[in-house]
Amino acid sequence: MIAPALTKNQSLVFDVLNRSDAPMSAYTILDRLRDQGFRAPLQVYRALDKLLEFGLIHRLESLNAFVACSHAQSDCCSKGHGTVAFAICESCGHVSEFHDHAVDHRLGDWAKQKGFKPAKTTIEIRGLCSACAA
Amino acid sequence: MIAPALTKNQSLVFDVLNRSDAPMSAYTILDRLRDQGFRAPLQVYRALDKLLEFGLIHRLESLNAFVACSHAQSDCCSKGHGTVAFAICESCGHVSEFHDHAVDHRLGDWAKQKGFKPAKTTIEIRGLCSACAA
DNA sequence: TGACACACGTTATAGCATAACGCAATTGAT
DNA sequence: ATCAATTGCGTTATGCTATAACGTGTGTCA
Repeated sequence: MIAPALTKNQSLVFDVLNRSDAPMSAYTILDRLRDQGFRAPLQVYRALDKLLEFGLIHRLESLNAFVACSHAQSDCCSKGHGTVAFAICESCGHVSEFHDHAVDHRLGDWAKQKGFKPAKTTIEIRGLCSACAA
Repeated sequence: MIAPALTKNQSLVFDVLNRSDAPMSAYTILDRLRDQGFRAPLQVYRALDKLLEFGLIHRLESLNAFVACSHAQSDCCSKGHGTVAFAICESCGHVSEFHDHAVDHRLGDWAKQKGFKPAKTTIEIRGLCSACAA
């Protein structure tokens, strides 16, 4: 998925996520953008849908929240590698995004063996980051 | 987590999930139990919380829905093994629950290396099951 | 220029989850 | 025995998450 130039709303939403060091819910984003003229959830959700499509952000299923993709453009969004995993600190909210070929491959093998056709894979580890666990 | 005898509400909710061949949302469960006297979402959510605690059911984060644990009691609920993964068919709704030590181990290694203390890990593959992909 | 695609704005509604109150039953220590 | 603590239950109200359905404007391009 090649990302065309972002529209105004898409840019605003992306910037808010990019500046945040923790995941944000759609409604939190909405509140953050009231001053720029946002009034309704759909304005946020529509932008989020596109940003997800472009691979610029991720949705964290276990939080119903969104984060900017932490990979450099060259790594992630133009090349589009496999499944990404997230480690989510339940204390400070920090999210680490990483990719593990072995895990990816292993899950792919399972799917192949079962005849299952994967469309999207979610891997989220919730716990305490090193700083918070100390 | 040793499961004590289930209360009436817990049994009702568990039975509904057990008989279903697809995940169910809390509100769907509620509707299914109106005839048995259920009136409010909390009655369902409280039962679900306990069943999750006992390891008798799982929550599918990407669906906001619940399924009965498909492992035999002796496998899953009394011994309490590691992380479970789910393959969710987006066509028929069927869910396959499986465990993969290699994946588990690999994610554990990542965590250890990063000093991250995992509490709960979610792995969900959405796609098409063999029957629906054919 | 007219059909199409797409972004946008608005209102309303649907779907998921919990807070806060009070009551009843159980347990267990004193 | 009895009091305190715990647990489950029922109810009302509320909050958070997400989408349906409608209409508008704008740009593309055959």
